[in-house]
Amino acid sequence: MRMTRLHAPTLRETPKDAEVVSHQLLVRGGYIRKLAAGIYDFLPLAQRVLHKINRIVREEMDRAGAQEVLLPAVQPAEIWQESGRWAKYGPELLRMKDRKGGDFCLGPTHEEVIVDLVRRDVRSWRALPLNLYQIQTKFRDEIRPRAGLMRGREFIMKDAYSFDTDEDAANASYDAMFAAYQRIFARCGLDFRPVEADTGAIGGSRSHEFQVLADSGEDAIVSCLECHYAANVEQAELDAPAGDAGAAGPPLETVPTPDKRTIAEVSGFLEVAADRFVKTLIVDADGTLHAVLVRGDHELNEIKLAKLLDADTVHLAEDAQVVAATGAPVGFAGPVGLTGVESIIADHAVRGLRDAVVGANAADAHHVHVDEGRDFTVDRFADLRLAVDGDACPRCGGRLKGYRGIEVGHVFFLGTRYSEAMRCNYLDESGREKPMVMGCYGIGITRIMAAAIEQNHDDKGIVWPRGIAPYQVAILPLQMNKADVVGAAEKIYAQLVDAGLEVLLDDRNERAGAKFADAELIGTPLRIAIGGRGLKNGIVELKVRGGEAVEKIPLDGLVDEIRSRLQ
RNA sequence: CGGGGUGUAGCGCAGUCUGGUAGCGCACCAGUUUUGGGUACUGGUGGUCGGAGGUUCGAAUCCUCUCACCCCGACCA
Repeated sequence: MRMTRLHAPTLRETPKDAEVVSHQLLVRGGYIRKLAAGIYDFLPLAQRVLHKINRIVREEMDRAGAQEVLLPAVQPAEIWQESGRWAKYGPELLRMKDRKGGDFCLGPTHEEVIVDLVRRDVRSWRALPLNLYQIQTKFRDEIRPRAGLMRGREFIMKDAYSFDTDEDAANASYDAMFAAYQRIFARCGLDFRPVEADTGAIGGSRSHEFQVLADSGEDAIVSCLECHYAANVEQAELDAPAGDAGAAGPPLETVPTPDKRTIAEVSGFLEVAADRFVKTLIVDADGTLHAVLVRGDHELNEIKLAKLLDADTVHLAEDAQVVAATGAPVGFAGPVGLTGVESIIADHAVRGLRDAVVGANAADAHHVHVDEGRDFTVDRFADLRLAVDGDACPRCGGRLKGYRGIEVGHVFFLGTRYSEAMRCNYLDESGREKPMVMGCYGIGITRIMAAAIEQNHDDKGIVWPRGIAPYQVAILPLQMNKADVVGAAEKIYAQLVDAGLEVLLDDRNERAGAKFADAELIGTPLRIAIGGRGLKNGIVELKVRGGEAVEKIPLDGLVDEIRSRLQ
């Protein structure tokens, strides 16, 4: 492709609405433009990258035995009502009516559609296992889209659904997808981790996320330094610490803490470390208030709490509810003498805590020298907090290290949740009707593009992994007024194109600096610079994007050299 | 939805406080120049100042309403 023909409007300045580096570089490099919040145009360079990613995904999915289909983006409400999710999904599901007043939605995911498809035509155990996938635009009306392609409202996703006769077979399907995902993300040039994950709204019992390690990632994960265990902090199980309560502390006292509400404020004011605090959170679980205690330096994991209470929704209580339950303004709640809640639940780390600091259930006051068991009692202890750097590994006892991650893929073992709700049954060998056992598997295609940039860039621009770069080589004739330079560039361009390579020829009448800058911004893996000086000696200059060295390469055998560099 | 912020040319911004009929840089077009790290100069195209209503002789500027977008939080691929 010639740069004079390529529609890739590059910008010198960073658009002010782009915060994360992938968003900035995609806009500056002429890859994407924004149409509305979380909704983007994909320009030719981006489309090429997406094609590359899609091709890798298709190859690996096909190889794993899955078959590609294409399902409708517009879906009738009936199937969502059947699965129960029309009521449950909430405002993230973009709903609409057709001219006759019928309810429809834009698909945020396709369990309902695929189950409807399979249940109609698959009746026999002989047809299983079956794994169908598609690459398609999804729509989720996010509360807050952000970070460019990282969290869009409209995005491209590969979703796959497996159907099996029983749990063992379904687990084999899950394992096959898990292995395919490892190959896919590796081929995309990503540094990633599969981590154990919560099953969330989709439901099910077994789940892994594939997290690309990046400081800008939205997800927090922990990974064991000793063994292979890795998990989302929401999921990571934390064992109860050995219960050595120790000797009783001094008697309880009440101290004034004027206008000091947060742990950090009170900790600084009383000069007591945060891990000697008990944080008392008043939570609303399906309309019932509970007090939840976690150590001052820990954070409540609402997912674990919701599971413990078997609640559909768990959230921090409104200010007025807190005042009614504790008799004090927000910031001064504590477990001592607390009666305004259904129960007091505590994280394991609160068990046996001595000489602690808690809110006094009165404005501007805290209790100090508080002992759990002596000064307050807990109705039940459980694992309720988010894992943090330094926690013990639940598998081997080693130390967990914290990372930030971008979730590019997620695999779920669904079981029979959808197949039972929607009567997706088959006849087994003895003629009995049974629900199919399902799994579902997603990959954020557009998110991979952003994640790859988050992980591979420098101050000049994108440094594409080889496997997904829009073009493999950029040719820069540095002096457009010199016929020999232009001629050599054209000749090399023709040779490389003939050799089947993806080449960008910068035939614009720009000065060398502008060409270097744009080539680095766009991020092609290889760059060939052609100048009059080198040509006299029969050489051109080769630079690997992301590397330091500029190599002088003879014109003779250049094509073979380039080809070998791209291996 | 709560908190904070921004809307003036494709991009980045000034002008708003103190009303007088819109400007700068980049990009784009024409020409000259330059040609190994965003060359220089000249000329030029392009704007219902987010929208509606109001105040006023006169509104980008003041008032009211509204919309969009960004960031933080609660939600999720």
